[in-house]
Amino acid sequence: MPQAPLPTAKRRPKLAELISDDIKRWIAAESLGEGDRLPNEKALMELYGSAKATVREALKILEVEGLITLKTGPKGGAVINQPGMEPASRMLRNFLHFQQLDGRQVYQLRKLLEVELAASVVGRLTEDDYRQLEANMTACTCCGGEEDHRRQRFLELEFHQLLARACPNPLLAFMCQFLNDMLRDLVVIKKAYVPERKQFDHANQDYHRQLVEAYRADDTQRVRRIMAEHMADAESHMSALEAEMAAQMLIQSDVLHSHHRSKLHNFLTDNTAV
Amino acid sequence: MPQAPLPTAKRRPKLAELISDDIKRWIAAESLGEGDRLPNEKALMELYGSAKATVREALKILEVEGLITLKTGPKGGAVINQPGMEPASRMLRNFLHFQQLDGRQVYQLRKLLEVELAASVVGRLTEDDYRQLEANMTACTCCGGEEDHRRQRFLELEFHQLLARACPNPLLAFMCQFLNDMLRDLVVIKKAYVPERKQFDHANQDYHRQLVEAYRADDTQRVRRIMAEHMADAESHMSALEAEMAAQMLIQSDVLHSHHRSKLHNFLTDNTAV
DNA sequence: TCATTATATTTATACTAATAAATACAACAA
DNA sequence: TTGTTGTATTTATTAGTATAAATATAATGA
Repeated sequence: MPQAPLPTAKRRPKLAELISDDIKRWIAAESLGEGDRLPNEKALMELYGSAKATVREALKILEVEGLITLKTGPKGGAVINQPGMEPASRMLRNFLHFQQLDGRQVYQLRKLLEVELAASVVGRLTEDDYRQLEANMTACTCCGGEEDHRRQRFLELEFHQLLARACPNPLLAFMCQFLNDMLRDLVVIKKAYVPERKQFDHANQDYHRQLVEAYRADDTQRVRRIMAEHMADAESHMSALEAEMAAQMLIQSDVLHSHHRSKLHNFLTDNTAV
Repeated sequence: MPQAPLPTAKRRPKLAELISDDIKRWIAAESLGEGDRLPNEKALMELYGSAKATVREALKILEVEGLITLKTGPKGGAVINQPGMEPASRMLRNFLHFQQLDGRQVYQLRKLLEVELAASVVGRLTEDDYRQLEANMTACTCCGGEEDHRRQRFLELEFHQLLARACPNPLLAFMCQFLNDMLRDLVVIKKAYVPERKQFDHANQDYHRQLVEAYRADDTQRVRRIMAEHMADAESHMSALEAEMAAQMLIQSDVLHSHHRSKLHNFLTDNTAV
């Protein structure tokens, strides 16, 4: 048999990985968090008997994973940083970049999760939350202007992000925020300008208004029903960005620079003979 | 005002990050995948006019993100690797390690997602899938032995993983598999030995059997109903591992070595004067 | 001819050393 | 007190060298 090199083959773990795992184990064992500091690079070099570059690679791993941030100067160094969702979100996007994913599939989840999330925040909204929601809605109604449909869509998604932040279940909150982020970036890429856009915007605003009312009444059933309708309605307006997700998934926040062609690209296309 | 150093402050992006972003942009633009190779380190050094260590750090970022794998030897180098779920899963665990998360919250999602997933694979199971499901079930009934409750639990979760692999929605599949992985690792840590364990195992086996029947009949409604009952039942047996999730979230697969104390720990506790 | 072994080449991996950049903190001057 | 400047500390980056791993290819043996 050709002995297929299956990817699960346990390749020799690199030194830097061992070190980063060791540090992780330390963080877990001591249950450290937010602000606690690691020894500086020199100390780590001596401790692990490794060279600077190796220690740096280990720290780089932890930095990419969002567990530490590295700063220069006195009081700098590696400080433990309880990671936000960005690293997880980024990796999930990397993963999805290579899968085929369309709007229908996103809404298959959104229809379930946004409803559950909406219900889970009933009775948990502070006056400040209400203030922010109201502010968002007035901003929505205001900018019903000419070409600002994009901004409109941003605000509509921000409404849902506000709810997600109040969700007591961190996993549910993560998933909903991830879906919202994905939709937000899709709007940037393909400007979803459907003709009956105005009508859609108006419907969204109405749903949001009804939701806040239901929240104020602490009526979980009504919240569920309205959010379910809202999502079903939104899905029906998704036709614009049906396909072509997962295309620009890798470069997320880099919308401003996405017109830059990579050096690699320029290099490899100039020298036609590769 | 004290000018709080908010974490969103755009710190000067490090050179290595710029390079890795550039490479990402290249991958996205050329829509490369699986097996395509990057130039070797020396070429990248020249291209970006940077030192070896810097290029290495950039490659390290991409490696941690699962986008490339580095190999030595001829035909080695950096090859593009369409990432599986492991990196995303790992980051999500890092994130959750610092949140408080309990079994109830996990099942809040599982009750929704497993049902949706179960329904989504109706009519998509191949004969080979059925074979694997049957094999799993017989393995379950067989090892109802003495102390192998853990293995029993593993197999029960593996049943759900098999379904997830057949799911056409990659996002839904990811989320369910993530939840299963988390539950699996929890079993390893806290051996969930409840007294009426045997009864629970038997109930699970019965649900699985009924599910396969419903799948063979292509009866989506029945699949939904059975899976919903299955999840509700499983949740009611979750009391054993109520709390104490998110504790050992960082070191995932390292169960075998978790008794090792980190070098850092030994170092810092020996020298009492830190 | 075929399989096995040795060798050479390519490549990442790891180490050493030194300079540059950034920042906190203290010392100083107005 | 306030603002500036210097200095020490720490990472960031560069440069070069050496080692180890993996593979293709040539050499060897049956």
